[in-house]
Amino acid sequence: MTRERTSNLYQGVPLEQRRAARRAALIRAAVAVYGERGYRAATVKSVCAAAGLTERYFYESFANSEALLVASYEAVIDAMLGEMRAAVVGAPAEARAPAVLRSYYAMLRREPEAARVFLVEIAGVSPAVDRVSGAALKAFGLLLDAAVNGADASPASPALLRAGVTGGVIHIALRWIAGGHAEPFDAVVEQAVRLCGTLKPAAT
Amino acid sequence: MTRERTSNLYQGVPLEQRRAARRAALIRAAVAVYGERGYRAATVKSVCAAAGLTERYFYESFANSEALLVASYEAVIDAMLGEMRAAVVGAPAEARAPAVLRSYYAMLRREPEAARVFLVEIAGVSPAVDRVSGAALKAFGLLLDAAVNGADASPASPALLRAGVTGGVIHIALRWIAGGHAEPFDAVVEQAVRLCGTLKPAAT
DNA sequence: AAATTCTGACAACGATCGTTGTCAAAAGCG
DNA sequence: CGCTTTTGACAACGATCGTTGTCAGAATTT
Repeated sequence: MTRERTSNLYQGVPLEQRRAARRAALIRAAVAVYGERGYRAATVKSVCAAAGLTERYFYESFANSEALLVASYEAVIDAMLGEMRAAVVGAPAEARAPAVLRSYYAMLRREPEAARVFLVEIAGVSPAVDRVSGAALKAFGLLLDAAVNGADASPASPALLRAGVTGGVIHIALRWIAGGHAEPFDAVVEQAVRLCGTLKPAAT
Repeated sequence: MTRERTSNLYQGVPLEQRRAARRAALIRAAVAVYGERGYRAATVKSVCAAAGLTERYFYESFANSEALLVASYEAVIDAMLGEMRAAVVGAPAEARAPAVLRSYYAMLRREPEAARVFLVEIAGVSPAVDRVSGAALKAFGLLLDAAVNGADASPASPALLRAGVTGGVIHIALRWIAGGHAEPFDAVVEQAVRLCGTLKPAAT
């Protein structure tokens, strides 16, 4: 009988927590590296280096390179959707559309590189990523619809139109960013609000 | 003195024409391979094989792999813009927006895989490609504006809004394709027309 | 017919990268 | 203190791919 270890502690921290911390560090590093060098130029080694960890811990938390991309994407999108939902509930009913869009473009302005990566480079990378980003787009569209039409009869607009408006809002952001944020913030929001007006039920 | 060749003919075809034919074959093959396997999975060798040529002729016509992508993209976009412009001039002034959109979605339905590649996978591949696709987006936006507002005072809509509507039209296509063309063609066009209505000058 | 060019198949090089494996030192536990 | 686990640095493997180079045979011209 050799002596067995009974606790998980290392430097006072249990195993599970250490793993979670490393995982979070890798995701944080991935977002940073993707933003700096672009997703395609980001390697597993470079992300590990940026996280101050080694490949060993990469494969402890992620099955492969793609899994990290998906996890990073979900982390970013969840944070963004959360902030936007907060903006919606924090605004009077008649000013909700501008409120969400303000919140959205403010976040993108805050971190333009990360925005570019997760709005553009993500697309078409792999079927798994496409699934996740498709779901995110859908959630974004529903949020916009709710902001414009109220959260009651939730999807008050046809799905295709919602997809169109959502894509439009994103493309406004992309052109804004591509132009180095030349246009004033309020003008960006204004055009996006106009676009989102299409979501109001047609006056048949 | 050794004997020198004075003509360029080979099998009755001059050199320049043979090279152009090979180049065209490579572009045609590239579009097909991109569509089948996706751009990222497409290798130089696979494109050459599909074209019935070898790497030797690849580097005769293109400096590198990226150059082929750009050339293919431009070929596809030029053809699409041409067809759409024809649709515009062939329609009565008040029905021009539906006419362009009809033409656009019809083309995408005709070749869904190629559409996916050049609408999605292209994005963020390289700065050079981004430049080209940015220009194509701009041209598409101007075409839509002209179809809605008439070709007189050309850009009757703000650039950001135009970018948004353009992106929206594309995203409608993407969702339509992702759903396997489930929605009827006319419904797709109808939603896109609604979206494009935003381009009409605001009734201030 | 002889010389030259064109063509196509394919090997080889070099670089990159994801993934796995090794190993020794540090840290914790009894 | 002995023993185990954890950690981190890094080598190595294997696969892929872009790009260049080789070479023999077919086509063409004089």
